[in-house]
Amino acid sequence: MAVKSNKTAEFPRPQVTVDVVILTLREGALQALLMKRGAAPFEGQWALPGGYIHPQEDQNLDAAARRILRDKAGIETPYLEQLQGFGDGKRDPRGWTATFAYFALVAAETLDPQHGANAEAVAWRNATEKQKLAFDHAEILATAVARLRSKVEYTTLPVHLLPPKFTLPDLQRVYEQILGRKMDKSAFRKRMAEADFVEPVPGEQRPASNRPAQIYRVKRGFKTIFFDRTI
Amino acid sequence: MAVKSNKTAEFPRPQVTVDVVILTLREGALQALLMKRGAAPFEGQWALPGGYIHPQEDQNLDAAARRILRDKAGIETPYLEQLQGFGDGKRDPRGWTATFAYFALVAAETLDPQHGANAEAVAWRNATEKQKLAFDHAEILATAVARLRSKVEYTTLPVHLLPPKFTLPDLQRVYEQILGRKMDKSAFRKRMAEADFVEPVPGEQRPASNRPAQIYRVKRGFKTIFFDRTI
DNA sequence: TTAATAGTGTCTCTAAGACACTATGAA
DNA sequence: TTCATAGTGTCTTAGAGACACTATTAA
Repeated sequence: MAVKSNKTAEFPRPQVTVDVVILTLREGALQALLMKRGAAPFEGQWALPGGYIHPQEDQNLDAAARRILRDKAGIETPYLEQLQGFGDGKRDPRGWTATFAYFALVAAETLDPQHGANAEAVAWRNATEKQKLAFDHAEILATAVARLRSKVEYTTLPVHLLPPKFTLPDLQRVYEQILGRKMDKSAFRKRMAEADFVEPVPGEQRPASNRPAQIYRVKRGFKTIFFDRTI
Repeated sequence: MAVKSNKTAEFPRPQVTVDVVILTLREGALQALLMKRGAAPFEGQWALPGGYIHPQEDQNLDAAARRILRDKAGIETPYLEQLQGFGDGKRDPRGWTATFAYFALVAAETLDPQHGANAEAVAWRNATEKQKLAFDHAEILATAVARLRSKVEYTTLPVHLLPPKFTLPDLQRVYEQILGRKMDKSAFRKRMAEADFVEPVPGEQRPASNRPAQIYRVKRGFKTIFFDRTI
């Protein structure tokens, strides 16, 4: 907040938007939901779902992000966290703009991008390989992937990429796919048990042509758990 | 970025600002630089230094934060990182506003708040006790302190609260003051040695009425180091 | 009985914490 | 010589990783 509020009022104020990186695990890869732009600038190019803040409708920034998630992708209650602000004079050819970028995690099984507003212009695209996107959205996407990878190392975030019921081998596979390396089963299960954020669903198992796996769910009141790091 | 760019143009766009939490360690406590507001709203109340983005002057958000740091507090090269965005319809009585909040760490010894623009309206205040500030600045300040505390647990951030030359006992005291607990000297020094981000200044020691301490400085090319945390 | 994956137990090794020890300068 | 703090060495213990083992189902 400026102490003197109108000193610079003669200059155009930057436009500000909210953009959301929606990540999921599909076909064994991390994918992001992108939309094809229908208007200039960057008409026809792929971009992150986003939009302006609606002051009469959005209570706060988080609410604006949730509205965008709902309107553009038909997603109601994903994991959502603020990623980072991006702003400069070059990202939009129309002038200085800024955006509050969010990132959301959803289970591929629980959603259908076709339910969004303009269905044909929505697609899942691989999130980890470099690609050209409108504005600075490639950079925002890369930042989101980096943030996820970093947090996966020491949090329970990956459960949000699974449906409500899952097995421990499922969960381990999610960690392994995001981090791109194998993990020891025994050590993994010890840490999950210690973190104490999932519980077996009594009597439910996943049948298979081998030993069936116990089905788990996230405990009630669960919040993301951070594992120990020491200074 | 909205696909349709002018659909909501009839509604007032939120004003957006950049605010900076400047933290230092003075008198054994974590303190924040605050400014007394000279105009409505919240005239006469204390607030974080901040201001509007100057599109012709600021290359990007970080540059805007650095300009505010320079103009309001006379600080040139502190540690600076983006904290979080805050925005809603209630924080400013004039309507929906949003801010990109930053936090900066500076060594108390290397700066004098009197060098800022309006000196008499600038003061260091304890950052950890609750206080009433203009807008939602108390919440922003609390968020910055929480972020610092959390990062201190597993990074080398605290060096930025010391002058360029310091001793290892100095550094340990910074960690202890922020975290509010004693640390084991031997373990602390082992970790600092392992992180390998400081080096002794050859031949320089801090004289005292006891064994003098070796003086250290941060290594060239140093970037914040994260200690291990495992999933 | 076999194949395949779920799930557990055990051993080793590293690293953190506790704590005792030595080092060094001023008074 | 004493005091105070700097700086190092050693022991114990907890936890991570490696890896071998057992369990359970369908075919």
